[in-house]
Amino acid sequence: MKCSCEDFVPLNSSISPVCLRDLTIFDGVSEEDFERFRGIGVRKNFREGQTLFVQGGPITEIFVIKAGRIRLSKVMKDGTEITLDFRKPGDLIGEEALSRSVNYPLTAWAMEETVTCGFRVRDFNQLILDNPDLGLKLIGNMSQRILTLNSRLGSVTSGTLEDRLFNLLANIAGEHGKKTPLGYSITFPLTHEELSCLVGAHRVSVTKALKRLRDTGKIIKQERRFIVPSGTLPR
Amino acid sequence: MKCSCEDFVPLNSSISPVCLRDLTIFDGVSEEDFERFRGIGVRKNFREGQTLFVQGGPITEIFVIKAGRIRLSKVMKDGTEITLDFRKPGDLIGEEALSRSVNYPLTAWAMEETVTCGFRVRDFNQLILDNPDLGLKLIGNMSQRILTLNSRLGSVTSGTLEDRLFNLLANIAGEHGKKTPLGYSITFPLTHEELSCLVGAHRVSVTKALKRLRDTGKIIKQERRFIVPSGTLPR
DNA sequence: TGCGCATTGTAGCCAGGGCTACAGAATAAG
DNA sequence: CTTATTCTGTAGCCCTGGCTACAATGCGCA
Repeated sequence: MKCSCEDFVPLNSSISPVCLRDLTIFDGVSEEDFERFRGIGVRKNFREGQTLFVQGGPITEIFVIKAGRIRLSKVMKDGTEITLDFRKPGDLIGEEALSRSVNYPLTAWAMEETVTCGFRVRDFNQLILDNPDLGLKLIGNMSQRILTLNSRLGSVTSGTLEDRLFNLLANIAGEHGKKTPLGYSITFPLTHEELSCLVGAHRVSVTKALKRLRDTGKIIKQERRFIVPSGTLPR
Repeated sequence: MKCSCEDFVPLNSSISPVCLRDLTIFDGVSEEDFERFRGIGVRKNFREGQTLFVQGGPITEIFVIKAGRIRLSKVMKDGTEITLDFRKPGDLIGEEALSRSVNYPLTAWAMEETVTCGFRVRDFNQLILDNPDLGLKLIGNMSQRILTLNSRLGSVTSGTLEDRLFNLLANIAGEHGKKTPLGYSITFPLTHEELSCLVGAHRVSVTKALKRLRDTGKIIKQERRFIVPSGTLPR
């Protein structure tokens, strides 16, 4: 059966096309139901730096990422903007649409050329009503995310900055990295500024801790990308 | 229509009985489906200090809290045990059952006499398959929790310990507190030790910060319970 | 009613890391 | 290629909060 991926991602594109069909949340969904799903989804492209939606804006859509990379950020009460998380192909963006919220509580940025499948909230809901096992998949997916968040929450404040930073990078490398001869390489650049948000520390302190990590060989930096050597990965 | 709550919670009990029927996740579920739901749930009582399940144990059940209070804790790699969160009547416990996990990643403690409705994972899944809008409710509920976790994550490390501590207490008071003449009172005792985990700080530092909060009147302590005066609540 | 354990409170030392300031690299823009 | 801007690296000051140690209070239980 032909998939619509070729329509979505131009063949000469540098972004790796991911077929919706291959996303784990669609495992076991019947061909027929999948077709319906595709029918109501609207393909959208975003260039680097564009926003899928902005914090405070009215919630209208929920997205499935097909290709690219998304950064979630939030402006805190004190006015500073912090990076909360990154999302990759196969992840859902804008789940908040499914709770009672009426405004997006954060902003979603395309970090690179990104292709998504957007659904109007009502359509998405209807889809799940018609397709309970899809809902079940989603629930599993979300409880996984809750798990991750919980353990991140547990580790943000324990241990030294150096350790936290290393763990963060190792986690990102695990989720967003690709294997290279040297180790797992994070496919997008991360500024010290961003790392400082994620790890809850000052930018300068991050620079220092990072230097130590590089000196001890636990982290490698090459062409603005971080590499976590397989040997240094915990456990 | 008569509800089974009276059967679950003895009338002379000090714990406030919550009818399953009243839980938000059951809004809009038909009487008939609700009956089926009740049919497959198994009521369980826990005394203070008992565990619903322990970290590392095989996942068998998922719980809906009817009455009481649950503390979630986790043993970190370095061996220290930290408190992650508290749950109240109406919340789900053991959602991890719904992801791919096979072992509970944390331990759930009854902080007081607690009544739950337990479901075997398979039954719960089947229930959702038969009852898509229940699944939708759950998805909403979980995305709400993801939101909360995200914003907690954002604020754990920003601001002074004193601020973080106050915010934490205000949040707990909002979620688990009951209104009193003095303000919102947290219905269960919290040791400085526990607070220190939640806020990511040293026990002694918490004691000091707490003293300052009391001196400035932002927090009141009475009979081992914290009270957040309505006047000092943020926003 | 007295013993023992858990929780809370105080003190003091000192290091991690917050903060400012500036200089050099590296990218982007023109 | 030049200029502007953003990112990275270093230095130094100083304060928050980590850590140890011990005292005081409170609570449960025999």
